Amino acid sequence: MGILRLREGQPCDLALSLSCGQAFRWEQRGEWWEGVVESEVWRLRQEGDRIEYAGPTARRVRDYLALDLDLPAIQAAVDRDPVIHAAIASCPGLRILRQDPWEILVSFICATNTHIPRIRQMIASLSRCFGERVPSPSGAWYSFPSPVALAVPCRETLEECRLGYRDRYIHGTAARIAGDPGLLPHLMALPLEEAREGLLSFPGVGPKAADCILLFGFHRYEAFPVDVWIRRIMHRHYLAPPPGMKAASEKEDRRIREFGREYFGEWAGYAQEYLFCARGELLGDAPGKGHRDGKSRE
DNA sequence: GACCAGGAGCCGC
DNA sequence: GCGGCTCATGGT
Repeated sequence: MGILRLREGQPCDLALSLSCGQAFRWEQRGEWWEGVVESEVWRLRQEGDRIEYAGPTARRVRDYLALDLDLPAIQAAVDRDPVIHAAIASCPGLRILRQDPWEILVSFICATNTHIPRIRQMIASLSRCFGERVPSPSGAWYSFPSPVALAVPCRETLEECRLGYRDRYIHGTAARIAGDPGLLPHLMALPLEEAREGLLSFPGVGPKAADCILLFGFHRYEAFPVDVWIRRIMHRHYLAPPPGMKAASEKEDRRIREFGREYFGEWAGYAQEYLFCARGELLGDAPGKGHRDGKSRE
């Protein structure tokens, strides 16, 4: 339990950062945010430049929120045009969290072809079924399950988590890491493209998931994940889809990713995250939470 | 009740 | 290597 103060000129929007779709285990209860980080229940709340915490140490909170990074400098580095400028302006305190690679790997295998609320459900369900109970004054929490716990002998036992076709991918990936615990740390130490290739070798991990894992789990900020929203935003504001080419294809997504990295530079992942979080307004929807695309073409 | 979602694997050409 | 199809599921 304690309070830390944000340094002058170093903003952090706790609620936005925890809820924008990079982490899936945080729940808002009153003015507190509660979640499990590395088998510990954390409670956080923010009031202006004060962040109150219960559970972790101040050092852990600062690391998780990446408060050591100079956010205004990062924003300045990617602020190259009016579009990204508006995106930054609409979520100025957004920070990319430093999360556990294993949890992120599983989370973004779950994230294929579904909505963010469903990802949250799947992760909660996996934790409840296969994690360990963590005592907390505010009710039952469960740790995120280990690779060994998810490499259960028969994957049919995963079915109760309602992962759909993803259960065999989770099972296969968990079995591989359970059998080689040094694999993720090894991949993290590799150059970006080699780490990416390594991630692509896991079942259920394709180009988009690999980039999300690099960005959110490996803390590689030049990764530029391309999902349906980023594809639409980039097509509308940055590079028109080539005539005759299908707007949604792996080849086209690769073109977008390479453009994004080149254009935004070493902090391209941050730029991607601002664009993603501002997707509603960038795609011309009513400002706020709605993300309906209103039949807009990609 | 369609349509869509922070896609990926597989198969045929 | 590229295009098309299929894959469970639930939110909107």
